[in-house]
Amino acid sequence: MNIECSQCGNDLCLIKKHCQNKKLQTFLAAKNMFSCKAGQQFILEGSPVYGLYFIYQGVVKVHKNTQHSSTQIIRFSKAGEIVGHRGFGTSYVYDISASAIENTVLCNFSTAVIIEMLHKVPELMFDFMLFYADQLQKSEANAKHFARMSVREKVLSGLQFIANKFGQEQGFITVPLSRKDIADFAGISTDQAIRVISALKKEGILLIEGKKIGICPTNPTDAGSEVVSYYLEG
DNA sequence: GCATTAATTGGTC
DNA sequence: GACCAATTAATGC
Repeated sequence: MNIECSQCGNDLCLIKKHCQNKKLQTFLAAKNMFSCKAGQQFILEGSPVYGLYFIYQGVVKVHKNTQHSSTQIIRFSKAGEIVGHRGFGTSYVYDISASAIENTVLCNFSTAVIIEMLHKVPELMFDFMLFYADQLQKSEANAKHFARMSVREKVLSGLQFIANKFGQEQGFITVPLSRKDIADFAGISTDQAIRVISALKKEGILLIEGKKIGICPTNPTDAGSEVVSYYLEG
């Protein structure tokens, strides 16, 4: 499978944004595309860096293994976004892992190709710089706000963030997240996440149908809205 | 339909 | 709030 960047519909993608640039043409041919089934891991923490990944289609989670066999989900990424950028440039190994949540198609460029691209195309370099600055700010905001929250607030704000990023259809979040994913994202145990979620369901704040979770729009809550608005305003 | 995995609940520290 | 065990639901083959 190989799709031309000019045919790609992801306007968020930085490569796509500049794909008409003549100086970029030769590099676009060096793109590797591959698909990844749901649950499959494509970046392993500690493995050698092999460039950057751009999500063509699907949803991905970026996570890090902590000491006691538990996992912390750093962030979720969707089509058009970049994965693996923290291993780019200075380090030889990735300090994070990444797995597909649903069936995903990825575009990969090797580190060498990306570096040459950035040197030859200053416009692309500038957009990359903005991207990195933005990521840094978000991760700082995240750490600062999440640390002081109660478990209940972590779950709610986490779900609100996810719902805001991926959207809801028929009242349910469009990404097939497991309870464990939610727990790992909120930084709490799976047990806790399940208890809080079922409590919120009884209160009518959440909609639950099997594994699907939705935030009930008729019951807006201000818990966690601070973080969500922080993300929104960027 | 069976086997494996995830979700849930209750109990203990 | 963390950890463990037991039951039940969901999912893949």
